[in-house]
Amino acid sequence: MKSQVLRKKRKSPSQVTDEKRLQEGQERIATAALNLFLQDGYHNTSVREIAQKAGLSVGSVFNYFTSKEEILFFLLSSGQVRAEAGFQKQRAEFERLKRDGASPQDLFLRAYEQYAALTDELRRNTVLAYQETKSLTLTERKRFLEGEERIQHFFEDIIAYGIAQGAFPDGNIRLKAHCLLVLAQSWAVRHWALSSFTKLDEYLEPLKSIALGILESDSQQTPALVAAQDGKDFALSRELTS
Amino acid sequence: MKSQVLRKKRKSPSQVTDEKRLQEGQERIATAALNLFLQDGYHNTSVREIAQKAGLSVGSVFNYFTSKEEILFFLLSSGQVRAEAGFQKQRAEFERLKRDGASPQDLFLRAYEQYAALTDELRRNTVLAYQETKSLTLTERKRFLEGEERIQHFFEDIIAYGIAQGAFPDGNIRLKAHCLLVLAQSWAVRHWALSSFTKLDEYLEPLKSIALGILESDSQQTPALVAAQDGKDFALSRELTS
DNA sequence: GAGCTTGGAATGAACACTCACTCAGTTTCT
DNA sequence: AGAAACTGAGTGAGTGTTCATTCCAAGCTC
Repeated sequence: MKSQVLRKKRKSPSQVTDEKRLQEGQERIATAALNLFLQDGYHNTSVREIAQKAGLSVGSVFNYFTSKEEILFFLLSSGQVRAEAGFQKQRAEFERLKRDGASPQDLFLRAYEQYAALTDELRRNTVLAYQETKSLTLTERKRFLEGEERIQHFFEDIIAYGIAQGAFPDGNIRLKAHCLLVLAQSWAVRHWALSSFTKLDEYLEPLKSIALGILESDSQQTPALVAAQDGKDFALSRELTS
Repeated sequence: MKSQVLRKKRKSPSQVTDEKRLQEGQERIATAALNLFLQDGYHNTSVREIAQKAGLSVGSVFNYFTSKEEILFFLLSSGQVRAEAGFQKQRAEFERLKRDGASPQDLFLRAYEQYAALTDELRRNTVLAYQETKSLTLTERKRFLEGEERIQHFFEDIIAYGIAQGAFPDGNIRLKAHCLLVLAQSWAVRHWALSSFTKLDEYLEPLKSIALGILESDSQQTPALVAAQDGKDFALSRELTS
């Protein structure tokens, strides 16, 4: 097991100081790394390759990032940063819409579409996140998952509001938010299975009604509603839940 | 990039010959490796650790596998073999149930529960597959995805049957099957977000009604069903779908 | 403008280390 | 005894990271 060294505090031997240049360089290195990480995986990609692809020398890479791992974290969290920024903007907007009496469904759809669009735009980052989260150190992984949790919380709040307004049945807020997130992210993660949908909208349009169906589904009612036409089926149902 | 050495043809310097002993040894090493791979990741796990955990020396490991990568193959493919087998069994069973007039909902729930149970049982393999597919060769990766496609087809057939029976509205078969699979797999893949559900049943029970809701959702009807109490909301809805 | 100074940025050889894999020798089994 | 199986120090390729050195453009003096 690799010893979990505590990260050095950016000794800065020759760190890039110009903020604009730093950001541009990080972006350039990160996009080069994203391609390679997706192609060969994080561990099979060397810093030398990243440097070459970005048109830099090995040493320069470490003027922009303190470690290879920081590049990965940069890629993973950049999606979250974008998402949270968008949510923050929406949050203020929602207060206004609520006062104007917008329906919870509309509120949700607005948020969901925005999130889906973001997932589409950062599709590659999302895939990378699913694959390489464990390549992060414990603390960084924790930080990343906390970001995911915050995003989920955003949707939980919307659901809770809808319940309070009587638009959705009560219960299972956490589960429903989870399902909604997973279905949105699956556009990126399981994109190979959705080849028949060439554009996000084709996927999103029917997904929206499915999503609303999830929000309006009442899982309090027993799922045994389904069956039992005769003894055979009933036996089957019992077998199912054993 | 690590040089893609062409694999040596099992030089067999001291290979284990006894078939039974070989299989047992492989099983023992593989399970030890699975634990470590999931805990620390494939690349952060050394063969030394695997050997130690399996109660062998480093050299002995290479009497049972020709390479570390072969251990990974072994783990991923064994999961698929299990899945495919359980699957085949269900297919035959369904023909019988259809003849006995079981409701499409019951058919689906039966398949879904079994699939969820399998996902739960092979959770560790599934997660490993999601994470380490990149460490496989192209052909093996392809084979894995083909297996996934076959599973999705299985559910598409069930949905089509339900539609034919008039139990579900027509349309979006592929999308719905995709959603159902994703939600089931998320139990394994996004398990960290479901910590409040300690056991599969707690997750599966409410999920079943959600799943039925998906099957019965009709996405042909415009998602504008939602809103429009007044002009303001209508404007919002239009903005949403633009 | 020519020459000099300055310091941020780029460089890549060198370092310290890890790892998968080998093989000559030892132990265990029959 | 002889085959089968196990052993673990050794090997060499490959790694992330460092840092003494080089580069270069802008600023300064004359």
